[in-house]
Amino acid sequence: MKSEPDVYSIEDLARDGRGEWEGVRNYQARNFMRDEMRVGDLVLFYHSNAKPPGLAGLARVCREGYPDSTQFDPKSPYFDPKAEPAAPRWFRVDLEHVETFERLISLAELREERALEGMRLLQRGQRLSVQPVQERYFQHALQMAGAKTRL
DNA sequence: GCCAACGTTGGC
DNA sequence: GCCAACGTTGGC
Repeated sequence: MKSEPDVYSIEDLARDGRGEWEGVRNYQARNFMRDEMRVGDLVLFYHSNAKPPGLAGLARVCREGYPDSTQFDPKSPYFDPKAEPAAPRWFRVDLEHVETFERLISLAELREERALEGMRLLQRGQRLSVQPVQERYFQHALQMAGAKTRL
């Protein structure tokens, strides 16, 4: 999952312990949160629009997809006037902090890694903020980060 | 700030 | 349903 650290960083998640992944307004990303993600799933936390961008840490799904209340809040930047409470359009999951990597694994470094060839995150024009990671790529990323957590 | 690569909107 | 115009993402 991608987040701009100026908006919400891995350090913010570490401080909060857990957080609501609100504000996703892309249907494909929504579908992953609503239909695919399960409690206990590990999540690579990616800092986008950062200097440098890259993998910052690990989180875990602690609540499965449910309606994102910000879509109904006119004061929220994520307000969607077309969303109906009876048929919510946007969903979020809750995440809990697992670990912050000792160093950020930059996008440039990920791109240099032969073992990550084919990883969706690295594909051209790829900009989904929520996307699945194949197990072998996930394992390799954990290894690069010297993560304490194992899959 | 630039711009490629999408995704969405809305006229027809 | 098509597609041009517009908006967004996000690396560089």
